[in-house]
Amino acid sequence: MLDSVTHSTFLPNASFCDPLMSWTDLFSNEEYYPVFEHQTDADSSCLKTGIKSQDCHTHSRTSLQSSHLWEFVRDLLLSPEENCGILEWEDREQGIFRVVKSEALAKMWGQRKKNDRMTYEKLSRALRYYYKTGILERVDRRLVYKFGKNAHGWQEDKL
DNA sequence: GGTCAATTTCCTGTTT
DNA sequence: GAAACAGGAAATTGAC
Repeated sequence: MLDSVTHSTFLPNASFCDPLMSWTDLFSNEEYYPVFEHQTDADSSCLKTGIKSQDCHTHSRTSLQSSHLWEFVRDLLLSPEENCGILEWEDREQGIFRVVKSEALAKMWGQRKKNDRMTYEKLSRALRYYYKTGILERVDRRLVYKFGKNAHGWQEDKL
């Protein structure tokens, strides 16, 4: 079932969605971050993903390696090529997004944290804690979340 | 070693 | 009935 995480059904982009490479491998593999090693390359990478260089640098080598869950989610949303359809914007301007593949997201986060016992239930509990801190806001729809006033770096015009 | 923040884990109950 | 949500409580983990 969770094969979808590592197999081609939702991994259309071969470069980031290699079915033979786990997400842990992917995230720890230097070859997948060469563009972040140098500023110019970082800039060109950021242009490709619509991320301005300054913010991109704050995310240098943190794209999908962010220490915090909400940053991980944000970076996933900002990187369609790594996203593989797990998350999608519902309303980009308002920061509303939807979890399309909850199990895949949990698996991805679990591999990121080297925790193969991660589930969407646990991940969503962590997301709910963000309501208290204003990083996320409640949306009364299933699998839909919204970035709050204390979340940063997700807005297109403020990147 | 202590403290703290950020989860993680487990749980019960509710809603869709 | 399954999946997801809500939130309390305690445990764990990593950074400082």
